[in-house]
Amino acid sequence: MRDVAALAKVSLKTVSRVVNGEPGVSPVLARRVMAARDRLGYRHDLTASSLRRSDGRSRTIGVVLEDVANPFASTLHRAIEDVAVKRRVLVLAGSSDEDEEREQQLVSAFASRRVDGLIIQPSSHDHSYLLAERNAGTPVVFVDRPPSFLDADAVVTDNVAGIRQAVRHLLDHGHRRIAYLGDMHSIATAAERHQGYVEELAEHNIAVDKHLVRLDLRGIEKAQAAAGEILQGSRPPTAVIAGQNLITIGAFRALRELGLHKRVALVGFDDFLLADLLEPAITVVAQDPAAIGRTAAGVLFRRLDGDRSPSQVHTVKSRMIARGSGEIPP
Amino acid sequence: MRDVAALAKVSLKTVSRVVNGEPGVSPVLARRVMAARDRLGYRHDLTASSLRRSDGRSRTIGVVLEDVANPFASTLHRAIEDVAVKRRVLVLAGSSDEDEEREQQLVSAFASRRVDGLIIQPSSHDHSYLLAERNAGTPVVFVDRPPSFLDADAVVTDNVAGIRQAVRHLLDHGHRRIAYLGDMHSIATAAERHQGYVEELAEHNIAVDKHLVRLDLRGIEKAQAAAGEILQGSRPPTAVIAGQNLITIGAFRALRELGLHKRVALVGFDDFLLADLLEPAITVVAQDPAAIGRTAAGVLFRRLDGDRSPSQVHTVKSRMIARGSGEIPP
DNA sequence: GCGCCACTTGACAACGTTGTCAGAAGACAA
DNA sequence: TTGTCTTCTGACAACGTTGTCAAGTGGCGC
Repeated sequence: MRDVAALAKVSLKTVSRVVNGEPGVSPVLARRVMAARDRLGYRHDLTASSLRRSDGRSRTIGVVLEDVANPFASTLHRAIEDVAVKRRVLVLAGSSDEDEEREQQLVSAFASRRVDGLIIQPSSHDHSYLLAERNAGTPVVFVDRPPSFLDADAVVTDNVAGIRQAVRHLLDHGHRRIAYLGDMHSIATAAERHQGYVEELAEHNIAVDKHLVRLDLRGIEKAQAAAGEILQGSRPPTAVIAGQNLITIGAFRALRELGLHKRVALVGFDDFLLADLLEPAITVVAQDPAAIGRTAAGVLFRRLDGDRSPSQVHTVKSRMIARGSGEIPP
Repeated sequence: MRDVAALAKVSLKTVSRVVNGEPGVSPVLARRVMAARDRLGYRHDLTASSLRRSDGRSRTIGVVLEDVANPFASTLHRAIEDVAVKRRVLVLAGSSDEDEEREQQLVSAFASRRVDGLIIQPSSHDHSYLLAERNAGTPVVFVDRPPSFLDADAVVTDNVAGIRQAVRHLLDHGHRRIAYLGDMHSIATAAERHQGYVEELAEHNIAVDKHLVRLDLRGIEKAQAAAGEILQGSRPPTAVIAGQNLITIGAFRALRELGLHKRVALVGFDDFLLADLLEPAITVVAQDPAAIGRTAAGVLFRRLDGDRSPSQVHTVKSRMIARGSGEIPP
């Protein structure tokens, strides 16, 4: 910047004004500055700028995801990015791998870089460690799962309603023995989904058969094994509900393995690529990660614009997509 | 920091020393400083630090991907992140959407934030605009596709060898009429893959039948339409090679639609989730995006560590995975 | 000629940090 | 005692910017 000023024979401040497009610079000088800038290949330093500026904004937000390579998370990421670019804000992303410590390390690394805001798909169960950020004026928005021990905005799927819809769908098709395969019960969303299953059955006066419920399944293999056991049990189900993406795939694998994929109904929670190309195509309750991401980013930027209203949990609707596997009769 | 210094009754510099774990601070003062830091909730400002530090490192790298939500790109992203976290470096990621202008804007936004290095999955055809960054000492590594008009490191899949392997596989199974569906020919990798097809056929003295080749296909629908036309042509192929992910899915959809999925062989380039669950399971030439990302990040950090050796193109091997669709006889 | 105003321009300090260097304090040997 | 050496500590300037404010210039009306 000094060099540009020297070459254009103006003061530093004038270069600053031109670079920032501030008014009140005569066209002659502005042109001289721009020529000098181009000749020297000068690049404005946003970090120094934000250090000095009164608002202190870094034009960067931090996003903590379970895994940036996971389809749900990366769709979230993309939706957030799309909202951010419009405001010339960049996204720092990191993967927590469902690990509390890693989540905190990421938040801390983001905070050191003075991000303007945080969007977190939480893994931990106590978010009070974020109080420091909130007190420092950094808005925090939770996605996919709500915060605990912290008052903050959140954007989540209507898990209970989604699963209840799936249960009702199967009941409507005549099923009474409906199995449920769920993710780690320690994850809030997984617990909610399981609750939806219990609630809807209760409403129809159907007792939950313990042998048809398996929780704490992590990953395709475990789900496949659990589904296999249930299907080969003494009183097997006529339909299966899978509480998560990978569990659906595991359940489908088990059904295929036993040659039951065209005789036992399957409804999965959370859509996945190619679900429509399997045989039968898989009926799912689809979440809308793009909408979640968009909403979360919207909330975050509204907070950055000064919105001080009480924090709120925004719910994004899930949608049932009937493709075949869920319409198999008992 | 001033407040911490005041509370601990030491100078700013001593706080700095403690915060950075520098030696030469008496245990008594160090403890006082740490207590004051914790009491005041002080957070070190890495941006101010890197502004002042002699190396000027921001401990942040920029990654330009085609789309952070695309499975290939997000796997790259994750692999890069895994290498970066070990060095306490964060990743700024952005999506170019295969748009040259967007790519340049992202690079410019990264440069303004003074990233230490760049990893780019390029869309543009002239990377000379990156000369400024390179001259500023910012290392640049290209992934998936090599740079043009710029001397820089690159990490790519062995596209030609991969497709040749696929062609040979089909020839070995007795096919002679092999169709080829390719992506935008303007993309360097797509051109290479097509070249592999032509080369391998030539080596076996088989003339390329123009009617069996379709290029410039973008997305599932276009591929599906093109595959449909070829399969319904007067002299249809007995096997199809798809030069990319979505094209494979499109081709599979067309085969299914025409009831040919168990009679016409299909080999795709680039693996995808659930390819093994389709009927028939899809034979693919799998790329290794995680290896590409790891390698690229490795090269970048070596450059940051001072490696001044001539830039190099690193090739990551692709691997054929026979699953059924590619082993259908003519 | 004078006063007033609008418009440009630049000097200076400051943002939060660290590199440099010099000074203070204590240990030890002669 | 003195000198020398080591260890610890802090004053100060600087990193690349921008907010504040004062000063310079020229136009206009009286």
